[in-house]
Amino acid sequence: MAKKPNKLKARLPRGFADRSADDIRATDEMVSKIRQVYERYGFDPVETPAFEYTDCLGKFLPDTDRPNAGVFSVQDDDEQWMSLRYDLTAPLARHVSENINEIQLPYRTYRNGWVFRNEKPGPGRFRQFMQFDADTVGAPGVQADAEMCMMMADTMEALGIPRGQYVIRVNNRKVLDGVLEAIGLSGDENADRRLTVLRAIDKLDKFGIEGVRLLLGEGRKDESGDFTKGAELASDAIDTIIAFVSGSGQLENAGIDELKTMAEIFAACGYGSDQIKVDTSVVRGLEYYTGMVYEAELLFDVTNEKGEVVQFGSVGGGGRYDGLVKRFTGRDVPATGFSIGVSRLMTALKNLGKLSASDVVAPVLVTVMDGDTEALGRYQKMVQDLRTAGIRAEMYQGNWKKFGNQLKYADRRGCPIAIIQGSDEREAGELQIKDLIEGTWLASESTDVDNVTWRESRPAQITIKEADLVDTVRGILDAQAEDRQRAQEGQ
RNA sequence: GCAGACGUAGCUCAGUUGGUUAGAGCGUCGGAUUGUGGCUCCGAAGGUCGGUGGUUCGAAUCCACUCGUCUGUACCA
Repeated sequence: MAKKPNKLKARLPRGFADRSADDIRATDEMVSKIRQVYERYGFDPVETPAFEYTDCLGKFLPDTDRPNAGVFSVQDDDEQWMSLRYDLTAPLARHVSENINEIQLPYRTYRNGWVFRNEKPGPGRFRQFMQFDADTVGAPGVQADAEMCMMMADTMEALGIPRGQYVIRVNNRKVLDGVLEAIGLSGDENADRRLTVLRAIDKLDKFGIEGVRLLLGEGRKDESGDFTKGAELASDAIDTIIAFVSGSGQLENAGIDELKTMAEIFAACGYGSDQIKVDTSVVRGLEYYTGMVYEAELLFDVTNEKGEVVQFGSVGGGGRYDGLVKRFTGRDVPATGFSIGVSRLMTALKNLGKLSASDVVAPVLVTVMDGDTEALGRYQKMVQDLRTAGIRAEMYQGNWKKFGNQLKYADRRGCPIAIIQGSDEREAGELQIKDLIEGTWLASESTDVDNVTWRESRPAQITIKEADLVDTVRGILDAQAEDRQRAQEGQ
C-alpha cells in the first residue's frame, strides 16, 4: 500500500468554538436587546482591547512554574508580560484610571466583548466567551447598586425571560464579614479559613444545606469518591452560619442597613421579590468586591443536547468594587457594576425556546441553464433586480451543467424559491418560478410517486412573464412568511 | 489540580476465551436521470482500531505509560 501523505489534522483548540450563522445572528439580536436597555438607562459604550499588561489585570503575574495559570499570557518584545483579559472590569478600571482627568464622574458605561480564561473547559464553559458589562464609576451610594439590580431585571425581561423565571439575588459582603467575625474568624491569621467558609457558603445552591454543613466541618466526598477537605469549624460556629444563610440568623451591621435601603428603593420603584430579592448566601468572586454583590439566576430547567436537566446557575453577576481604581490612582473612586455571560445566557435561551429562530431567509436562487456569457449576464441581471428590490438572491455558482444539483443545492441551502429560465422560456420571454417550500411539502405527501412522474409534474412551479419577476417572488415570499408566522403561533 | 468512566469510518455503534482480508446503519460522492429537489435502485470512496512501548506464533481485544473526550470535584480574579 502506498504510503499516505502526512495529512495535517484540522482541529479546534479545546475550549474554543466556531460560531455558526445562526449563533452569530442570535448573539447579535441578544446583544442589541441588552444594549437598548443600557442605553435607556443612560449608559454610554466604551471599548478596550483584548490585551492588557498583566500587572494591570490583577494579582496574576506569570511565574516561571505556570506562566499561564488562569490567563493566557505572552511576553512582548520588550519582555513585558501581556495577558488576554479575563473579564471586562479590570480593563475598565485601567481605562478610567488612565483617563481620570478627562472622564466626567460618575461615569456610566457599558461594553461587550470576548474574554479569555485559561482553565478547564466543560459543556457550556469555554475558554473564550462573551460578556456584556455595565458599570457606574465614581458613585458611592447604594442607589447606584440598586439601579444595577433593576437594570439587570429589566434586561432579563427584555430578553424574553418572563417574571418568575429569573431572580436577581442581592447580598452585601459586609454582612458576611460580620458573620465571620461573630464566629471568631477575624484577623489575618484566619484569612485562609475565611476563604474556605465563603466558598462553602457559595455552594449552597449546588449542594444544599447538608452539603454546606459538611464543607464547613470535616469535608465532603464527591460522586467519584474524591474527598474535599472542609473548613473544620466547631459545630456551634457551623450552626451560626447555617442559620444565617438559611435566613433565620440575627445580625446588625452596616451591610444589613444597606440591604434595607436597597429593599426600600426596589419597593418604591415597583420591583417585587419575584424580581429582586435579598439572599444572604450570595458570595460571588472573592477578590475585589467590597460591598454589595448580586447575581442573576435562571429558575427554569435547562436541558442539554442529551435531554438531561442541568444545573445552570448564574448567568450574570457583579457588585461594588471600591478599591479597583484606587490601585492605579491612589484616589478613592468607588464603583459598582455587573456582567452578563452572553454565551451562557444564549445557551439557556435557546433551550427555553426564547431565541426566535433566525428571521433571515436563505437567498432566492437563480439557476443557470446556459453558460455562455450573454446568458450568464441575463441571469445575473435577474439577481441584481431582486437585490435592488431588497430580496436576498444569488446566482448558482457551481457546475451549471448538472441541473439536478442546482435544485439539490437550493434545497439544502434552504432557498425559498428557484428561478429557472432555459432556452424555451427565454424564447417566450418567460420564467419558471419554483416555490421550494411548497414543493418540499408536496414531496412529503407523495412518497410513492416514481421519479419520472414526480419530475414531470414540476411541483409548485408557475410560469410568468419576465417582467413580473420581482412582484411574483415578493408575493411568494410574503405568503411563506405568513405561513411561518401561523405555524409559530399554532405551537 | 484530584477522582472515575470512555476512545473502532464524517456521525451512531457492532466486533465471540486473543485467531485469516475489522463490519453495519446513517451520511458523502458517482450512476440510473445532458431541463427539475423527494422516494427507489445500483455502485464507489472512506480506518495509523487515539498514540507509544510490552506480553504473544498472532493484539481492536491483555498489560504499562501517554494523549484526548466525558462526568464529578477543586480553583475561578
